Amino acid sequence: MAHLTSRVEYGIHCLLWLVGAGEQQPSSRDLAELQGISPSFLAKIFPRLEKAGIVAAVPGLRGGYRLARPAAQITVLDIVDAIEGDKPLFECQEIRTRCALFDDPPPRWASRGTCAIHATMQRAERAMRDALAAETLADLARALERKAPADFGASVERWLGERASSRRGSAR
Amino acid sequence: MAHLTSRVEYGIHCLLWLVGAGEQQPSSRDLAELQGISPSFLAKIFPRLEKAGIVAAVPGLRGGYRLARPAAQITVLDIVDAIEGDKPLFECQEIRTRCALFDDPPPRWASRGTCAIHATMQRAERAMRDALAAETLADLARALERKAPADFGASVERWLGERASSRRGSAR
DNA sequence: TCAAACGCGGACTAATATAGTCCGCGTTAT
DNA sequence: ATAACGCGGACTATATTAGTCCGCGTTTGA
Ligand code: FES
Ligand code: FES
Repeated sequence: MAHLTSRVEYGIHCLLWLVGAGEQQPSSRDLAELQGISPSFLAKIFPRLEKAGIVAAVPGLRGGYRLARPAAQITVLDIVDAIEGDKPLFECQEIRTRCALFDDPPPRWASRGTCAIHATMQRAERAMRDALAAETLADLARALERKAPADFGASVERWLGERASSRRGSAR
Repeated sequence: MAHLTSRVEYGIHCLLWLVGAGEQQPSSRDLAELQGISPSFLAKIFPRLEKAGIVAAVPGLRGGYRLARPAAQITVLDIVDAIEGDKPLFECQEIRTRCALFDDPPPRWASRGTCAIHATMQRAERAMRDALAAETLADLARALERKAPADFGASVERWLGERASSRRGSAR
């Protein structure tokens, strides 16, 4: 299990479909079936994106999700934080205070400030977060669009549209 | 549970004691009791550092560990990789190939190269690793030494020396 | 010579996190 | 009224982490 979990992969891929979805507001089930992933699992990811203000939810029949702001104003870090919460790269156990030579309580100098090791880990985490903050959803969408055939985006939009109208139809 | 686990914290703190241990070669049990952590657990960490060529092991009674090369030539990244193995920050599930619009097998363009999302995560991981590689054990040792009282290093060395000689004594 | 302490490795356990399912609630369009 | 929607909580299975325990072969001081 990695630090950036599959929830993040699912979440970002979904958001990329929303970038190209035009005026539609696909449901989380639509997005799950479009990508062949578990609808129930995806349904646990989207409320987090909504609470973080990345997507806006439309309740009720014909409801779904749309981006809450332009893709160029959503960084990858925003998404990761929304989905993963504030999960540190390293959790210091403060073992520096447990030296056998210390009395109880340990001397003040032993726990003053941040441990040098901990500080190094925090710098590494910051470097990682900076790299994630440097890229936006719009950047990713451009990169993916360059790869797909010219008519692919339109095909997906059509597929989503058909699903949206079939909601009424299947209700007979 | 964080990506950089407590094994790393234990390992690096131990190595820092080795930097200041002079000519001694403390055992993993010595180092565990010096820091109030589990001897059995620490005994599972050191073989990894040894196989990575960071420490050298001396077997037999009176055996123990010493640094295999100067502290200035051991980066924090070396230690993390030795202890954690090659654990990626992000594991791509290749969901891009599972689009419902694809036939089976999916078109070649869908899986060509690295997914843009995956590439972003790899850049973030690289930034993290670069930050860890920028700091050596010697840097950390200097930072810690500045904090402790002037005679603390000598006290620890004495404590380790007493333990080393009591090994024979306790055998009666 | 022989026991004690060492490093090493494997089997084991407990607690936690991830991935995923299932169900019920209130809302909304047909 | 009903069916699909978002939301939330309870639940399960599996993997990882943290930690224990035991046995093997080596070294060395009594
Ligand atoms: S005490 Fe936690 S990293 Fe040093
Ligand atoms: S397919 Fe794995 S990140 Fe895009």
